[in-house]
Amino acid sequence: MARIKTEKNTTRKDVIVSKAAILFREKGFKAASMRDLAESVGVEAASLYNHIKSKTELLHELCFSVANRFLQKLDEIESEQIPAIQKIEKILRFHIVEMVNNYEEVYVSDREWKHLNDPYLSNFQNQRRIYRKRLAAIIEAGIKNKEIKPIDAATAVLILLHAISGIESWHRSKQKITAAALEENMVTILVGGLTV
Amino acid sequence: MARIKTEKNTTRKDVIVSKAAILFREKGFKAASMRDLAESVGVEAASLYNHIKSKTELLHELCFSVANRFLQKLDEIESEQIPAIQKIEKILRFHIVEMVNNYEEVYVSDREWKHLNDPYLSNFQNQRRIYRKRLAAIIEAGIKNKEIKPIDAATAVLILLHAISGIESWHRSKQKITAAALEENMVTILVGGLTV
DNA sequence: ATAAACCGCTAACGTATGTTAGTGCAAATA
DNA sequence: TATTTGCACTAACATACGTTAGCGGTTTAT
Repeated sequence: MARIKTEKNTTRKDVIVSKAAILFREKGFKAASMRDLAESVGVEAASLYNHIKSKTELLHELCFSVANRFLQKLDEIESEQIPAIQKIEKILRFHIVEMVNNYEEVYVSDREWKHLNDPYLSNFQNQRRIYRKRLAAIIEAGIKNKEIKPIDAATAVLILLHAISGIESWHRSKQKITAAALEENMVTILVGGLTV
Repeated sequence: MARIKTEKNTTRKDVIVSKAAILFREKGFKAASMRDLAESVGVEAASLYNHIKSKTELLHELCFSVANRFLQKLDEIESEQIPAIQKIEKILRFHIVEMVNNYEEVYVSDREWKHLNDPYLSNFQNQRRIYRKRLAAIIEAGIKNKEIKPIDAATAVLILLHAISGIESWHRSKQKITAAALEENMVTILVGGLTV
């Protein structure tokens, strides 16, 4: 009857959530079973329910913790007094670093949120829509200032965000360039593509 | 006992496959049940098996038909005698048009291939890897010719392909710009980002 | 030391799933 | 017209799933 091992400042629930992130990323939310998760935690499936309410709760936890991190960072960057294109670059770099360092969670939040249930689902979709609108607003400001090419801002946002999610492929690839090189390459192409 | 309605030159299986594409896109492969599919086709679940071998067969069908279209187009473009950057632009435009016009299939092929079984799975992964290598080779040729910025080719490929998959968001968005405008915006940003 | 909270276990539940068997009508073929 | 094939149906199956109930040991707090 071995307990779930925790490290300092992490609850048993935290352990479960982060194992869930790995599993949900590998197999997808629906295809990952609670029995799979239990095995990867080293416990019987039923035991998980001493720590969590449901499978979907794990998904909430993941999706909203990621979303909150991004929203907070956006607040911070928005309020800085720098050119729009520099704001975009900062946001881009933040996304890249998050995707590199917290791969599993960010990936799951990005790809598996469809399986949330209402009211979490609508909530999450709302946050996402607003986040994109705020990015688009920064880009539009940059266009007005002639820092950024006169393009459709929403399209630019879509390209930025999805390009970042491509870091998934980088994670999987055998001969990886370094994370720093990846970041510079992405900034070169994307910021370069936007700049007048 | 109403039969599945077919149009000229389409089998009943074709009807099922394309309804499956819609469903797999909406819910994901695992979450979409054969009973869901049956309902959307207008028939009982068991009846589907008069036309298909299994649920996974539907996924094969979708993934490989899309993959084949892309490979064929790449063959065609590779053999043209034009600058590398123009090849990349042509490929990019083809991807965009495919994503706009055959949204459901392309999306499913892109996001749900993980649920293929071997040997189809390894096969598909191989094709994908090779496809990317060929794109990277074009980009590297362009870098040698000083048409394209000296960046990591694999990273550029990853950005291109994932940016395109962002068209998903365009499909869902309420106030869409036209498909043509979308295409021009994407080419502006991405080709612009690559070009010296 | 004693009580309380924690937590992992076994067993089992109800439900949803992919799929098969077998029946009989309707369409295509001869 | 007679026969074969195509195809949708009902019924059912085995399995996998998320989750609950309840037991008993272990850790923590008093």
